[in-house]
Amino acid sequence: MPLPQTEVPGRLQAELMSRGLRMTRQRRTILSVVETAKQHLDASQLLRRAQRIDPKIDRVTVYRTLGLLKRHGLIDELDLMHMQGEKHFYERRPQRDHIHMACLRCGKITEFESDLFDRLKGQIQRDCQFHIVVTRLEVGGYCSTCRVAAPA
Amino acid sequence: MPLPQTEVPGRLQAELMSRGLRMTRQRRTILSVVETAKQHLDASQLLRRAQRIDPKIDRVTVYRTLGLLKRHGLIDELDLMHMQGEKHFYERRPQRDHIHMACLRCGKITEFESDLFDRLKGQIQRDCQFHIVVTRLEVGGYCSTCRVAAPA
DNA sequence: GTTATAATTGCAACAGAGTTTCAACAAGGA
DNA sequence: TCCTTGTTGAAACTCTGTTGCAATTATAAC
Repeated sequence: MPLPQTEVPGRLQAELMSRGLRMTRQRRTILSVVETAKQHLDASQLLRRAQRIDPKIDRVTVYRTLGLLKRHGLIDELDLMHMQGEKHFYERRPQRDHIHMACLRCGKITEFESDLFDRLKGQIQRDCQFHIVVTRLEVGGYCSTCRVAAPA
Repeated sequence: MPLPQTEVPGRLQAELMSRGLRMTRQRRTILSVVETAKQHLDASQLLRRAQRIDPKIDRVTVYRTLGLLKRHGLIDELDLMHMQGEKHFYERRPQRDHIHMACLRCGKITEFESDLFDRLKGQIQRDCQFHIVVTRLEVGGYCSTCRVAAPA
């Protein structure tokens, strides 16, 4: 086992265990990859990184673990405006929801928190009598760097 | 030709023609399906409806035409929280952006316009110096009907 | 520690959305 | 009407994600 993952369980692992779920070697590996990721990763990137730790991990296990984390609301699934095929990207669910902005030219993803967004969600719950479980606000356009250099 | 589509060109068709694009029989058919749709349709539903008018239309042409409409900003692509597989749904781009709420229980899609949403977009453009081309705000949760009958 | 059992894994095969290639075709202008 | 160039259809392909099932293993009970 290249990395001693039993030392620091990590929040995701602790969350799953507190929910009475079995903690397998494969899950620990995948959770650690998700937790230490510094960018949004898709399933195949996640698989590759997990396989660096445990080469025998299968794609299916990655998909199943991602499904588990999604169902438990511990990660969010992003489309990032489908700029690179139909991949889905994943990130740990943050305390406060944020907006993802995707630059259609350079591909950079920027995150943005906003009171207005929080208020908008409140309005939706009130005015539509809709109980919000998950939100996804994605914006495509041109970032400050790319908008100067003629976009289209 | 079951439907005389040359009579009322329709806004999408007029838009594409004004941009100097070739108007083929197939495109006219697909555009008419998109324009007359009363709900969000995915590519295969779109294909089926187009084939009712012109049985020889191919999937590939549907995908290519949707791509064309997307690139020209005439339709929006929705994920509707991926509740039914990985399909994408399409709708004519409206004057004013709206939010899509998807009930995780009954699957109903509700649309909602909001000043707060418009203001939020303004804030993003200003504070992030980001030139918005397209936005997608999707919300998953429980609609007023389903939230009474215990959700999870 | 050993055992029982129920969940999880890996593999293979599958399913579905969307893309590519290329020869045949047709829209729209001269 | 002809010509050019963009568009179409068909087949094969890619990629993401899923399913069925036998082998494995985490956990709890002993």
